Amino acid sequence: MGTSAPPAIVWFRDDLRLADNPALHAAMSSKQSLICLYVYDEESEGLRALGGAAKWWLHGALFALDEALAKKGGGLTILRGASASIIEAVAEETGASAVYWNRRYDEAGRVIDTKIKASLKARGILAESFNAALLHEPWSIANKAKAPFRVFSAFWREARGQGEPDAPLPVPGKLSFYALPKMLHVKTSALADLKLEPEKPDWAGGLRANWVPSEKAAQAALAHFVKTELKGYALGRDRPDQVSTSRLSPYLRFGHISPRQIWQTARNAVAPGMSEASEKDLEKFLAEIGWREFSYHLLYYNPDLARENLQPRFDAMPWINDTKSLQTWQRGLTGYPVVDAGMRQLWMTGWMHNRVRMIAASFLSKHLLIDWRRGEDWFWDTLVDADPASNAASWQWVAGSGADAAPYFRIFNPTLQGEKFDPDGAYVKHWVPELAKLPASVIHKPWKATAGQLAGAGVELGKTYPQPVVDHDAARKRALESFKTINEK
DNA sequence: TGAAATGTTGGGGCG
DNA sequence: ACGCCCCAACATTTC
Repeated sequence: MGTSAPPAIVWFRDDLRLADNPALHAAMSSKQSLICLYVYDEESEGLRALGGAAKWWLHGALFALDEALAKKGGGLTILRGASASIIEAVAEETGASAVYWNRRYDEAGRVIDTKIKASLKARGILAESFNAALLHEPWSIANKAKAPFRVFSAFWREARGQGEPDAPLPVPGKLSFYALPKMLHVKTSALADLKLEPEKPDWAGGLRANWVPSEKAAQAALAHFVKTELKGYALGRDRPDQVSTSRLSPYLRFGHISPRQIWQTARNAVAPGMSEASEKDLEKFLAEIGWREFSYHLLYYNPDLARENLQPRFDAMPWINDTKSLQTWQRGLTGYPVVDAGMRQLWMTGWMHNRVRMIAASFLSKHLLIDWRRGEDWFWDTLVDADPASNAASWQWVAGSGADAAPYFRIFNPTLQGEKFDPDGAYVKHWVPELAKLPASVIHKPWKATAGQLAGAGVELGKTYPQPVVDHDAARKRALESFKTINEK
C-alpha cells in the first residue's frame, strides 16, 4: 500500500531470488515499503547483449520472480531502457529515499552502477550495493605481493584460508510493497513486451523440457544433488553418460541460488552421519564453486576477458577460422561422436556436460584451429548458463591463452576421451541417434568400424553420419606447429 | 582437468 | 642352458 513514508527501491539484476538476497534484506530492514524493479537494458554502452538461450531463461526467471513477489503481496516492475535514466527517474517520481542492489562484476555494469550511485547520492538518496553473487569479492583475495592471483590452486588456497564464508540470509518473511502510481511517467513493460522468447522458429522446446527457471527449482536441484549425487561426485562428475553433476550453473548465473547457500547445504550434507559422500567428493564440488570464484577474480582484473588473450603471445596465433568447419562444429557434424553429441546436447537443451565442454572446446581451438572467441560466442548464444566470467575464463583455459591455462600441447584425443568417460557410448547414442546401433567398441570411432558393423547399424559414413572433418593425427600435428610459431622467442 | 613418443624391463618362444 | 629376439607392460620424456 502506498503510504506517505518514502519507499525503497530494490533493483534486481543477476540475483533473481528472495532468499539470501542482501539488497532485498537491507531494504526490508529499513522498514520502508518496497519497489521491486528489473531493468532490461539494451541501451547502455558496453553491456554485452544476452544470448538467445539466456534470454529464454530470463523470461522464465522474471515470470517466476514476479510470481514469488506476488505471493508476498507485491510484484516485479519491469522497465526497459538505459539503467541510469530509469533508476533515477523512478526514484524521482516515487520519492524513494533509498536504492539497493547487488553488485555485478563486468566492467560496463560496474561503470554504470558507479555513476548511478554517485548521481543518487548527489540527490540525497541512499544508494547501497551488496555482494550476493560470490563467496569472496574479487578484490579481497590477493597474493603476498598484494597482486591478483593468476593460478587457480594458489587462489583457492588463499580463499579457503580466509575461513568459512558467511552463512546465507534467511528467506524473508513479510514484505510490504509500495503501490506504484498509475501515472508513473517512466513506462513499464509487460514481460511479453521484452520479446525474450523465440517465436519463429520456436527453438526453445528442448529448453522448456529440461529446465524450470525459478528459485524454487534451484533449491530443489540443490537438495536433489546433495542427497543423491554428491556421493561419488569426485569421479562421477566426469561421466556425461550419467546424471552426476549438480546442473546448478544456470541457477547460479541468474542468481536463483547463491554460492553461500550451495556451500552451506553441501557442507551440512557431509556432516558426520548425514551422507555417505566423502570429504573428497565435497572438496571436489566446492572446488567447482572455486573455479567460478576464480573466473570472477580474473574478469574483475581483466575486463576484456572474453575478447583479449590473457597471454599476449596468442595474439599472433595463426587461427584458420574456416566458416565451413565452424559450422560442422556448431551443428554437431564433425564426425567425432563425442564432440557432436556435446554440441547437439547444447543446441537441444541449452546446456552441455562440463567434461564434454572441454573436449568440444579443445576440438574447436586445436583440431580446427578456430579462434576460441568464435567458440565463446557460440556458447554465449546457446548456453542457458552463459556467464561473463566462467564462459570466457574456461575458453581461455582450454585454448591455452589463459593465465593458468592448460599447456597448449595438451590436446584432447576425442576418441580416447569418449572411450574413457562414455565407455558404453550411452551419451553418444542418446545425442547422436544415427549411431545408436553401432557396437560400443567402435561408437567413438565409426571410421574404424568394419563394413559389416556399419551396415548392421544402418550407418553409411558420409551419408547418414559424416566422415571426420579432420584427421586427428594430422590436426594434432598442425596445432603443435601453429603453436610453435608463437612460442619462439 | 593429456597424449604420443621414447625408454626400460622382464617373460617367453625359439634356435 | 644360453643368447637372442619380440613385445607387452610399465615408466619417463616430450610435445
